[in-house]
Amino acid sequence: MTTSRNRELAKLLARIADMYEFLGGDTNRFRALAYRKAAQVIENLPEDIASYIEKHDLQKVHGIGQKTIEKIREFLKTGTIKKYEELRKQVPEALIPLMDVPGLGPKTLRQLYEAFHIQTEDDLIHILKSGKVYQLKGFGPKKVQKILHGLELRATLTQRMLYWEALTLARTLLQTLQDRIGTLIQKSAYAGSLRRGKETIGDIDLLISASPQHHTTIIQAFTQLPDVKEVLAAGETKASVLVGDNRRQVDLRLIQPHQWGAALMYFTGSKNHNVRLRELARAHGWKLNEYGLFDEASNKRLAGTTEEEVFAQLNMQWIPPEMREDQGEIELALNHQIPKLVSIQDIRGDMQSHSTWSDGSLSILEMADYVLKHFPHYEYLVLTDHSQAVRIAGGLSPEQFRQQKEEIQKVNAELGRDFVKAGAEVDILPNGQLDLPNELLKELDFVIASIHSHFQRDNTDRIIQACLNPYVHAIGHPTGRLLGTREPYPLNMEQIIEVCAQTGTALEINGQPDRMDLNDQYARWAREAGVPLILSTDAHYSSNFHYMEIAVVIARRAWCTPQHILNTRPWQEITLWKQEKASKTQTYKTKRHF
DNA sequence: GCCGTTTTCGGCCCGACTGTTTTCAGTCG
Repeated sequence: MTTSRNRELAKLLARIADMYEFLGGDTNRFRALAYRKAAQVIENLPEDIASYIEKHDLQKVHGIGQKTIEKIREFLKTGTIKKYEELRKQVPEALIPLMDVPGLGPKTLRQLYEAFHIQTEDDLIHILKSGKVYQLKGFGPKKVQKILHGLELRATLTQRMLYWEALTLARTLLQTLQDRIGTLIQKSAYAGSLRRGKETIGDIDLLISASPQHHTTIIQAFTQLPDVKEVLAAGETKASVLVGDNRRQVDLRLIQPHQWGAALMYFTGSKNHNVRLRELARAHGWKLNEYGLFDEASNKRLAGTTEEEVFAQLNMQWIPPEMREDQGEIELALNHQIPKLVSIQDIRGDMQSHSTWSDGSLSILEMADYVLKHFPHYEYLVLTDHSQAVRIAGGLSPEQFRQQKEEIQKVNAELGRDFVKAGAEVDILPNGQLDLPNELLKELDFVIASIHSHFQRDNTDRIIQACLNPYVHAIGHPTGRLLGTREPYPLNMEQIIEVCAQTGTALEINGQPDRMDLNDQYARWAREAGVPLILSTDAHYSSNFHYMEIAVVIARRAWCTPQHILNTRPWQEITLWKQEKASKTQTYKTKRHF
């Protein structure tokens, strides 16, 4: 992936920040802040860092200055940064990762280093257990225990959750609280990176508004929830617990009803987005915190009850949480140009699903019944069983696809409407050929082409060949990644998006929790290039149809409106679109002499 | 190190919790 270099650079800059923080002092503290901000910005850039340097696009980016640009140049040329190498000589390197240990920060680490010359994690544990640390100012038994415990926790705490795991956990916890003490709760919500829809979530932030007299009771109820394994902190307005066998961290923050909007904004972030908002507030002589927007001089409260109110006071439109990443949304909101993002209500049908004909668990009728019951506004369901090459999934031969079409017609007759569409997820073979003949493909209602083998090699050409088929309507799970288990196969996504735009081929946003493929960044590129997107669940079980929520969140993070998404259209329009796609592909092939 | 609708110098977002203190420093988000 093109962004791996961005990650490497971001890591290096973050390390520099760590080292400056360790060295301490006011100047270094702010240097550390600056480096950390630059690292975050670079990690979230949609394109490879080198292309920004070439185009001189970095000057405009908030948080990156001239000095950092020079250091990036140096990194691109030599693979490292001199400043980093210098700092490494002043700071014992093994100590730096220890700053991630909960309860252990740069100041404490520095204190221990100066007093006992510790060099490694083992030195640290030894000193903490020896009792010598109590000579130092600020060290008592509880603090020592806390750090030792933090060292144990570190391994499990660094694991991140998939979006879907976090979402279901957050909803369960909120529902349980609602059931137990609902009468005390005025409003509740999840905030943080979960509300922004990031693909992995570090910890879950919950927010509850209630009258202050109930706060203690609510904190108690929260720390006593059934799955709570450990209480990390519990005060009057906030508490932090570890939940479930995976010991996921969940933070709860209690606020008063009139603070709801300001608090929700504050805890939704992102951090960089919030900092920008507070800077805007300051420019007006105001102060923005989790309690509201205030006039600095008079302390008069200007807004805070709802998010809309706070944004309005700042002369901005309300910004959807999925956009709050400081990637241009603040400027859009100031100019009142925030797009109306796609929502699940705009979706007229699921574009990829599997039945018992291949590797799904439900019959076609069962699928249709479930979907119509839970998504009554859907107008169609595209059935896309695997093709023969995918043996392990029981892929169908052309003959079997024809038989399946007959069953679909029976089911539709029973439903009294043309609800189920006969599609296929046709395998793209290693040589780029498709696993089904064109005679069959052109009879089908919708054709998704996907790769299910040879993940190691560069698959750009394979996908491009599939796009050149007039009867292929979309590319399924385009990068093939499985979060936490499989890297995306090597691809030139820029080139693929270009060919998709030229041939009119759509790209899928697959909503399976461990796929989320395309991801938000690629989906954004596709949208910008005018490539249509389809949102689908790739359902193999009835519960999977709800993954549409995931696909929608990715599309929203890519700033997509309904018009960017093919399956927000009625089927009749999709039929017309398919004809367009076929002729566009023919034109492109003629032009390029394929 | 970054940044500018008070600034090219002098600020830099803000508050809760904990453990140690007896008014505060460090950590965290």
